[in-house]
Amino acid sequence: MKDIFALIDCNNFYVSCERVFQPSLRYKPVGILSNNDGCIVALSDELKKLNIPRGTPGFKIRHLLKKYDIKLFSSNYALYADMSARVMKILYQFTPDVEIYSIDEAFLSLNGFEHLNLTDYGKKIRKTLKQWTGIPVSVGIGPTKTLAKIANRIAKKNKGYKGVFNILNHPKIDDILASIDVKHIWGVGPRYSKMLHRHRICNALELANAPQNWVKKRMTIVGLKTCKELKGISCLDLEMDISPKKEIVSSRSFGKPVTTLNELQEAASSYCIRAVEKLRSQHSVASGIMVYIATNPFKDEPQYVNFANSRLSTPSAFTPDFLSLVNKDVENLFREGYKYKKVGVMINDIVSEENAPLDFFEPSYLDDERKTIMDCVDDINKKMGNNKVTYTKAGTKKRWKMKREKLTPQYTTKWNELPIVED
DNA sequence: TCTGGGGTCCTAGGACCC
DNA sequence: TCTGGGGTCCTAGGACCC
Repeated sequence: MKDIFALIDCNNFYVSCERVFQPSLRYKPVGILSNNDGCIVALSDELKKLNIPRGTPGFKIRHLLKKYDIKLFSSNYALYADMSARVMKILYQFTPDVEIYSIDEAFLSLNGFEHLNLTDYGKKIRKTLKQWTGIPVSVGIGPTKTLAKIANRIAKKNKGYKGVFNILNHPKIDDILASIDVKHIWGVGPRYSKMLHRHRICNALELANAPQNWVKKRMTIVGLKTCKELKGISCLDLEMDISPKKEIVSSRSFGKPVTTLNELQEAASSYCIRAVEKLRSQHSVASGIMVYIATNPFKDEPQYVNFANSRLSTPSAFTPDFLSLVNKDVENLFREGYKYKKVGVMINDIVSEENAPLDFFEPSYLDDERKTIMDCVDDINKKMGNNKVTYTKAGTKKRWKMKREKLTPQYTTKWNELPIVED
C-alpha cells in the first residue's frame, strides 16, 4: 500500500506567536533573536524581503531598524512552547498518527484517507489551526516525507496555492522536481549541495535519477534514502514515540568575557544543574559528562578551546555527583590570561532508570537517599519556580541569566502576564 | 559593545582480541 | 628480505536537522 504523508509547518513560527498577541506587528518586518539576543533566528516575510539572511547578528542591522521600522524581540521560549503544544494537540483531531518533528513542524500519516480530497483536508487543517490558535501554517502532501517537505515548500512559496500543495499523483511531478535546487532538499546541506553542483547534479530530478551506488558512495546510506524518497519510494517512517535523549547539552555564550576560574566554574555548574535536571525529567541516569571552554573566535585575540571527558563509576542523576566532576574538569582546563566566551557541558552515556546497571560495591543512585533528595528538589522547583533550590557552586548572584532585553510577556503561561482585553 | 543552542546519524580508523 | 587476517567495539569527526 502506498503511504501518504502530510507535513504541517508553521509559517515563521516565533514571529507568528508574537503576532497573535500583538496584532500591530502584522505586515511589519519582525525578527526574533537567539539566546542572549545574538542572531536573528526567525524572520517575518517582510524582513526576509529586505534580504537579511537568517543568522545575521542583531547588531549588524541596527542601522536599518528605524529606516524600515523593523521590530526585533528576544526569544520567548515559554510562549513558543505553549503555542506549539496547542497546535500539536489540534493535529490529533485530524489523524491519530502524528510525529512531532520540531517545535513548529509535524508529519501526519494520512494512510486510509485516500477516499477524501486530500487538498481539501489540508485546507481544513490549516483553517482550523488559524482559527483556534492564530498560527498560520503551510501543508505539504506527498507519498514520502521528503516529497511532503518539497510540497510544503511549494505551498509556502506560491501564494496561489493558499498554503496547501498536494504532490501526490501530480501529473507533472518531474517538472516540479526539476524546479527544486538540490540545496532545498531535506537532507542535503551546504556541503553536499556544493558537491552535487560540482557533479552537475543541480536539481531534485537530477538527484532522483543519479546512479544509486554513486549516491551511496558520496552521501552514505542517508543520501541514498533521500534519493529514493524523491522517486516516491518511502524510506523514512513516521516516528511517533518520543525517545529519550541520548545526550543532553547545556551551553551558553557569555554577555561579557569571563577571565577567572571561579566565574567559569559557576557558569559551568549552573549549566550542569540544568542538564542533570533534564536527565531526571526523562527518567534516565548517566555516567559520562563532557565540559568545554572556549574564547571568542570572532575576536582577534589569543584563542583557547579545550574540553575534558570524565565518568562516574556508576550511573547517577544526582546533581552533586556531576558538579564535582565538572568543577574538577574546569579547573584542569582553565588557563590564566584568556578571555572566555563560552562554556558548555554535555551529558552522555545515558540509560533509562530501569536499565541502569548495578554495581556490587557501590550503592545505586536509584535505591539510596540521593534520589529522594533530587525528587524533593525537583518538586519544590516545579511548584515554586525555577532555581528556588539550587547549589552554592553555581554562585549566588543571578549572573548567568540570559540577556533578553526585548522580551515579550508570557501571555499564556503566567497568570500575571495574561493579555488584557479592554473595552 | 553586540556573532545561538540543542540534537541525531553514519563512517572510518584505531585498539584490542584471537 | 621477511613481518596474517578477521572480527568487534569504541571514538572522533563530519554531515545533517530545527
